[in-house]
Amino acid sequence: MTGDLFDPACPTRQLLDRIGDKWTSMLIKVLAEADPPDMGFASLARSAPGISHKMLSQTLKNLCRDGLVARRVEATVPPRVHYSLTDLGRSLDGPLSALRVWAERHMAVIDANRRN
Amino acid sequence: MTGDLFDPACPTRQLLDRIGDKWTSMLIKVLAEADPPDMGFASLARSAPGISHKMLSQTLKNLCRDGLVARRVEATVPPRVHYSLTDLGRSLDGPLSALRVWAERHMAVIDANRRN
DNA sequence: CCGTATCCGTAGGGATACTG
DNA sequence: CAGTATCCCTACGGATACGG
Repeated sequence: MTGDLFDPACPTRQLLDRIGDKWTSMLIKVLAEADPPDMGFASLARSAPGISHKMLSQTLKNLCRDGLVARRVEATVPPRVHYSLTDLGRSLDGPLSALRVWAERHMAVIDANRRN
Repeated sequence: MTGDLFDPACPTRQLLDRIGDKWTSMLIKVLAEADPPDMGFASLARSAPGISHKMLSQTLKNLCRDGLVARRVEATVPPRVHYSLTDLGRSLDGPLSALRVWAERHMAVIDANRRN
């Protein structure tokens, strides 16, 4: 019992590994603020300027697999696909917002520090 | 005025770019929970199992540059160096804690989803 | 004891082009 | 419109070895 405090399975690290990539948090934010709460693929692409087709697809796939986003296909021609946050996804937006507030308040200082 | 909502300079994205790497959030947590609030290099290394010498040094350097961590050198032989969170760094631990709580509560579900 | 430099593998992510 | 496959390039990060 050496008390090896740091689980390799630290949940926080796992979470940041999951949402810390280039686009995930951005898409969660977009979806959290979407009204109506459903968004199509193209619509998401427009809301996340700079994202590539590939990364949008890949990021959404991961979010769906993790249960943070729900996917609903409308069987029309051409097909429309709707993405929306699940309850789990919405619950994550809370803590993320806290981080956003912090970021909006302090990132300027950090950037200034960094540039010196 | 097309209303291009998504700043390429979205603060949240910048923040996650900064703390979303492999070790930063872990070190912030370690330092936030340190008592006394100063930790030496070796002590930090022990608290973050698996971290390489190089990454510890690099991550600390970035944290110092960003103004989240303060570095104090004790001019002894051999020299001891103390790292501690600045006020800014401590203020970040709040929002990070919120994320930690969420992670501890929900990561298991996400992992289960993911493995299906 | 503290930190940095080098070397190198791997994975994240962009451009592009192609299918249903 | 929605999504996938390929190619390629860079940056993150580990091992190791060396300097204050």
